[in-house]
Amino acid sequence: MHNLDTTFAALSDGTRRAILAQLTHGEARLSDLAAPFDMSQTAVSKHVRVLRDAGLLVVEKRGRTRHCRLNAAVMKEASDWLDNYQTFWTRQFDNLAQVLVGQEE
Amino acid sequence: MHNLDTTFAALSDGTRRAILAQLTHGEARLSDLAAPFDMSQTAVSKHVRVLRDAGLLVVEKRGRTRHCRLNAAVMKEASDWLDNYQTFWTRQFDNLAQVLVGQEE
DNA sequence: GAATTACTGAACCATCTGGTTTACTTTATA
DNA sequence: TATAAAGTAAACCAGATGGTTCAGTAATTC
Repeated sequence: MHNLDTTFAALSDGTRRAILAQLTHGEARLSDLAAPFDMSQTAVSKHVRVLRDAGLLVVEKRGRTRHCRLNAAVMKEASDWLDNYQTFWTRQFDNLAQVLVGQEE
Repeated sequence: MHNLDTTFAALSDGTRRAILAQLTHGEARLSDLAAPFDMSQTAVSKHVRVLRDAGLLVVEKRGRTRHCRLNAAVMKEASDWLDNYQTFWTRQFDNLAQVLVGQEE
């Protein structure tokens, strides 16, 4: 799966976003990724699987450890989708500004 | 709720993204929003509620109809979060380019 | 070769999700 | 005033999600 559904769903969990944030500092073993969280390593392993299925990270087996690294390319599709709405949220700020000006009169 | 969890979760459904896309053409009644979909109006109503709870649209009661309009401002937070990774997906393309160049030699 | 480490798989559980149908409220129209 | 239209609420269902524990596998170290 590599569609927007799975990308956004994968990003909708704070633990998973924290994992991705951690990976911006470089690749990490699964046990390293699990350390900061107050949950079992199995749970983190499942989160990593969700991220991997979404294509957001890549897992490489190396000896008995699994090394994860970020694959941010998939995020671009999500970002591109959101970009279509950029004019709308900036326009909304414009409207807000007009409302605020109107209140001053 | 107005956090990234709920924003991304709301965006992780194709029906809901289609509803938001429809609203870029202007406000719409709930029955108009429901028309294109092969599901009950109740189901669409629930989707609209999810989007409203996420702050992605605003519902205004007007007579016996509900008029929905886009509130794209919430998307900006999601977009900002993704922007933090922009360097990583562009860098990844750079790496890919290097790999491709390497293969040519 | 035995013990330890790093992880996965399987079973289980509670809760959430996305859909349904039926019943209801509210507003507009004939 | 009766009827139709627009929408929500409630109950229900199947399947997904996010967590657990326990057992197993594979690689490393003692």
